[in-house]
Formats: sequence, C-alpha cells, structure tokens
Amino acid sequence: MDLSIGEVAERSGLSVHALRFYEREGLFANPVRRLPNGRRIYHEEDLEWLAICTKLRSSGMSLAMIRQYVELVRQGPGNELERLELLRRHESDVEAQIGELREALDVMRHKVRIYEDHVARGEADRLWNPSHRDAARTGPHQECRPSEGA
Amino acid sequence: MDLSIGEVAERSGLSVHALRFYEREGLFANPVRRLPNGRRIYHEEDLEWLAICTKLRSSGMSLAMIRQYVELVRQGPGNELERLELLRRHESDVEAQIGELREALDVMRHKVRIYEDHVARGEADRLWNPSHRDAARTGPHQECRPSEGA
DNA sequence: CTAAAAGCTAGAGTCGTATCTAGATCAATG
DNA sequence: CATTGATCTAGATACGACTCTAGCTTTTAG
Repeated sequence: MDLSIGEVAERSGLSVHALRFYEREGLFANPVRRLPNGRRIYHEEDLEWLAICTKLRSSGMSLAMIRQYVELVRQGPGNELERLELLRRHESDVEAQIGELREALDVMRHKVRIYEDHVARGEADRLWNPSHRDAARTGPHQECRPSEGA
Repeated sequence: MDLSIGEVAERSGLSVHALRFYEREGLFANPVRRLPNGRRIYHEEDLEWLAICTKLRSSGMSLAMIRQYVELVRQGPGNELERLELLRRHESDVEAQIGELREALDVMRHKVRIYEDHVARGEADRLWNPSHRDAARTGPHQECRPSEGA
C-alpha cells in the first residue's frame, strides 16, 4: 500500500536522490507525506505521476515547465485552458525538435553515403582533408562543404 | 578574405566567447591562425565547418563526439571506416531520439484531446485533481493515469 | 589626440539536472 | 545486542556547454 522512497526509486527508474530533488523542486502533484519517523511515504498515484513526468522529460520538457503544469493542477479545476495552452506550447516545441533532428539526419545520411561510396571504391583517400587546405583546390573535394558535409 | 572573430561570430551565429571556447576544445578542423598582433584570422572554410558543427550540435551531438570526429579528419585519409562508424552511431542515436519524441507527442496529444473535450463540454471541472485524492475514488477520474495523462 | 570598439588571456560564474557526501537516526537480521 | 542497510538533512560536487569578468593591448573613428 505505502511505498518507501527506495521502492519508488526502483519502480520509477529515478534515483532516491532525484526523488528528493523533485520533491524540493515542487514537482509532485500531491505533497509527499511522512511517517511519524520522518520517512517519506508514496502511493501508486505518485508512481503514475512520475511516469508522466519522465515521459514529459524524455520529450525535453524542462522541470520548470513541469512545475508550472503541476501548479495548475494543484490549483484545482478552472484553469484547464491554461493547462491546454501549456501542453500545446510544448507540443509545438517537440514538433520543432523533430524537424531539426530530421534535418540533421538527412545531412548525416548524405555524409554516410559519400563515405560508403568512396570506401567501397577504394578511393577513400581522395576525400578532402580540411587540415590540408591545398587538397581542396588541387583535388576533387567531396568533403567539408556545407552542401556535402565532412 | 580574412575574417575577424567578430565577423565569424556574426555569420556563424556563435558568440565570440563560444568561438574561442570551441578552439580551446579542439573543435576546429584546421588550426586557427593568428595575425602578427595575436588576433585570430578565419576563412570561409571555417565558417563552413562551423555550419556543420552547429548542425551536428542541433541534433544533440556532444562536443566530445564532434571532437572525436575532428580528430579523425585531422589524422588525414585512411580512417574513413572509423568516421563512418561514428556517424552511423550518432545517426541511430538521433533516430532513437525521434522515436522518443514521437511517443511523448502521442501522449501529449491524447492529453490535449481530453482537455479539449472536457473544456468544450463545460465539464472541465470534473477532471481528476491529483491533489485531492478522494476525487479519484468518488468521481470519474480522467486525469493523471499513465494511460490517460494529467 | 582621444575615446570607443574590438581583441587578447586566464579564470570565474551560470544554468539545468542531477548525484554524492557526511553525519545522524531508524529498522531489520543473525 | 551489534551490525548492516535504509532513510533523513544540508550542503557540496559534477558535468556540459557556454557566458562573463577583469585587466590589458590594439585598432578605428572623429
């Protein structure tokens, strides 16, 4: 029924340190209660909440933003539009992130293909080496140009 | 022809501080030369290289990994397979990142839809508020469950 | 000629997100 | 009962990636 910090750490994947840290940072939806001896007690709902937090974290939501969200939730009903706005804001952040990643991926795939071609043809050593700038002028330079990559 | 650190900063989007920092960290493909008075001089190739670096950075490649790559490039021809391996490694990192982001996006879209529905129906205040745990037992709880989100 | 702007170095500070340490207490086990 | 392990607090430390400061020299504009 009641969970110790150690159990929650194990089941949430967060360290006990991180759990105490999250608590100090005000990231728990409901306040963490204590046993008479001062030890923290958690419940299943806390684990569920932590699962949400780690999902949001994994999408790059900052602890500060999670805290804003938690604060809205703790204020109780009536601010759903604000919560919605916050989520939508992060949603578009994540979409932008994905866009950037995909772009970088394209660049890298292009690089990889160039290397593969040249390695396959045994011509690898004709790739431009930017530390020998001359090569860029005298030989073919398939490297280190923004259009082609290094 | 020759570019000052200020010009490079402006055109690369990096600060002059960051440029000096990158240099200390060994992230330049060719060593940064100096004028007799000690000032750094850069060239177009450096800008091109920086553009690549910022692209890699934007996909989350660490400076350490960029440095590894630079070192391979500086060693000259012969290690193309290592470069390839490094790029492929990061490529799959990025793919994994995109996967995580998409997952988180799904979760959030689900949350957003729940909020929208309830707000639209004027039933927003029946969403579960995790700081009043009773509500989770007495009323309908469409919130803060890992399956449904908060 | 002077004042502002740009550059230099070495090193300190910042921010976010944890993680670890020391020293104390409490709980469970042989 | 004594050890071991879990927990507590407060505060220190780490790490990545910058960012800024102080104090000095050089360049440029008026």
